[in-house]
Amino acid sequence: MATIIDVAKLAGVGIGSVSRVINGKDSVSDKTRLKVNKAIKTLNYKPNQSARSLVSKKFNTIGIWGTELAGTFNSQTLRVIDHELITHQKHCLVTNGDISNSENPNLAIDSVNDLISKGCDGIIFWGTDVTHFDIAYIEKYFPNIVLLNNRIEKFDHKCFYFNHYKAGYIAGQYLVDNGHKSIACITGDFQTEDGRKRHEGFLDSMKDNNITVPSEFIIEGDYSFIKGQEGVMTLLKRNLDFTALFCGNDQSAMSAIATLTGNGFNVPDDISVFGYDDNDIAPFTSPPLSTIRVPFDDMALAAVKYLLNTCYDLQLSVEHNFPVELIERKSVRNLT
Amino acid sequence: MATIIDVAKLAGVGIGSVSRVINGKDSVSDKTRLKVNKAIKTLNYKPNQSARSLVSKKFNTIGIWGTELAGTFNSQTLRVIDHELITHQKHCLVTNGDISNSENPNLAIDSVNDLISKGCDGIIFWGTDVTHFDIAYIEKYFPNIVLLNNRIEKFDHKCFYFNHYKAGYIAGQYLVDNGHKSIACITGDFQTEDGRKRHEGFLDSMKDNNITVPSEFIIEGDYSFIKGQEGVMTLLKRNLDFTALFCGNDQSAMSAIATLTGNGFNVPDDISVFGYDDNDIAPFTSPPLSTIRVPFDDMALAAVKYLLNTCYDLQLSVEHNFPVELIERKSVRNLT
DNA sequence: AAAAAATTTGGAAGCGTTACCAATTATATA
DNA sequence: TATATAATTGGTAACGCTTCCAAATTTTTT
Repeated sequence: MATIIDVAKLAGVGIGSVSRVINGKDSVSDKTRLKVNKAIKTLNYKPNQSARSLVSKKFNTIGIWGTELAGTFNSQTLRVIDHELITHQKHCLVTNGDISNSENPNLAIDSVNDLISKGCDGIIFWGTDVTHFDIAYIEKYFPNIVLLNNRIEKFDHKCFYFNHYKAGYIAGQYLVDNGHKSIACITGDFQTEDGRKRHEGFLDSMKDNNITVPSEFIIEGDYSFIKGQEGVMTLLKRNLDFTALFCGNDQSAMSAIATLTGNGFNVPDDISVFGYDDNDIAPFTSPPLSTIRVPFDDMALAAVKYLLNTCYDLQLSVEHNFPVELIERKSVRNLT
Repeated sequence: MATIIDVAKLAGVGIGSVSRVINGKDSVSDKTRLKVNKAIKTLNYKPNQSARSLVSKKFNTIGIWGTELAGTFNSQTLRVIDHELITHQKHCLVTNGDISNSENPNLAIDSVNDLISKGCDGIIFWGTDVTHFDIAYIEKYFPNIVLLNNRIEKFDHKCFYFNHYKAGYIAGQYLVDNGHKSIACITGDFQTEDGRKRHEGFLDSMKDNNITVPSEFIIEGDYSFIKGQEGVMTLLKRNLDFTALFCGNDQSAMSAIATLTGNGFNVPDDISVFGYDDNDIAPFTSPPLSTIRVPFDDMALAAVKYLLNTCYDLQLSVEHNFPVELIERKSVRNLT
């Protein structure tokens, strides 16, 4: 690999001039610039980023930490993030931060430290797998962080999240408005905060409408296809009388619909189904799924932009408000 | 940030000793190791990776280049890759290599060069968005590459791909074996090589069974949900008489099933549907989808391992053979 | 044409690490 | 105990770059 010295020699100039041409901020005469650029091309010279980072203390890289990479949206979201980074000539270092497969309680922090020392100017913490405690600890020595789909009061301005409570409430209210009084749930994952929040919101909407939801109507899910299927089978076996089913996400809603249909129930005539997320898949279930739109991409974009601003002194405009939107399709029957 | 010098001072040893402790390969006395480790902890010292890379010329990072990040499997596959990398203390630098949004014909190569100069020891090229020509060009000066789900004869050993032709053939033969003679298609994306290959294989199986597939039975798709829906609507409007539908992937199969069902057709009693990929979603369509399993994860794992071996002189065992497997569920009716 | 000011230039210092070598210390052998 | 051998140690050079400063060159002003 050619170095800056090779370029300088070939161009017949000093290394300072080459550096100036590369970085294009100090003044260089046209004559020199031409010579240098020619030499760069001839040698196929690429500046060594390690050397650059060593002296500039900038890595031009943003780390993404999150165990949620396995979800459905996430590759799309990752694409959004990467695209924004590329636009600003930055890179994207990814890690799942496997916090699961070990008894080491510091694994989360360790893997973050790993990411930092590998060379990130900032980190996006994606999802709620990292504890508030850990974040507070990390933030002290590495403040360039942003939380995506997670909320920690203390760092509210660094958090880009969706009001899952409100969304859950709106979903419940919508079902009630359509005349449903007996509603079952296959919830999201209660291990995750947003899973709990949307369920809380839903329950509060029921309460405010004087509807009680017996505990046997509630199946704790985990956002998977399989739980949608299993959940429906369990509900069916319990022989309960419900007219609507609220699912913790669109995937479980999709398999719930398929399972209901497969068991002779018509959706929405016999049972209405309501989803959550507004996945790719939502318009293509049969019937098309009514759901809550969660603007993951918008949130991700805002999070990256915020981080770019803080890491590289940019002035990108950053959205901080992500409204709840209900998408009405055909999976909920109006009983009134 | 503390440096190795700070650690050496605090521990009262030379920087050489600190380096030896960190890297743990040369011999250090227990006494020294203890002192150094204590100092490291006290100062919360993390070795600067840029400095390390600068001298060692290793980055401990593998780049992933591919515009396929938006697909369905891909986040799961990415997770597999990342997990294997973490196991070997390596990192994962991702880029979509946005080759689309510009008139610059060298954008692909540019973005790869970017990845290289940012500091990758090797690169995984994911998908077929990069041309054979570009690969040959890149391989010359950066040989540590691997192709995932792509095949270039010249670099066959560096390619980890699936026999889509054979899989397409087997799918077609399976439908014929079940008594189907009139088969429609919503193909994969003909822009992608694997999309073309699986269709070729399918057509050849028809030919070998003396079945002709009229061109109006074939809808060119693009792996999307929407094309599954649109494709079925088009076929229905054409009023064709087909007993089975072969879809280019499970997503389009899923929405095809939903659309057929929504239009009063029973799957598989009226029309059988066969998918491709064996997605998460496949077992949860209604009826569960019969399909071809594409072992993306196995392929990805093998590709990473191969790259780890070449980049870091490891001896991981690498699979190179990925058999075609037909997954029989309930979406194909036996007409015989 | 000379002096002053502005522009451009070359190259040394320093970033934090590893690799190496010579020097020191500890251990084994005679 | 003296010597040979092995283990451990400290510190310098080198990695390739940017930043800086003083020197050289060009341009402007007088």
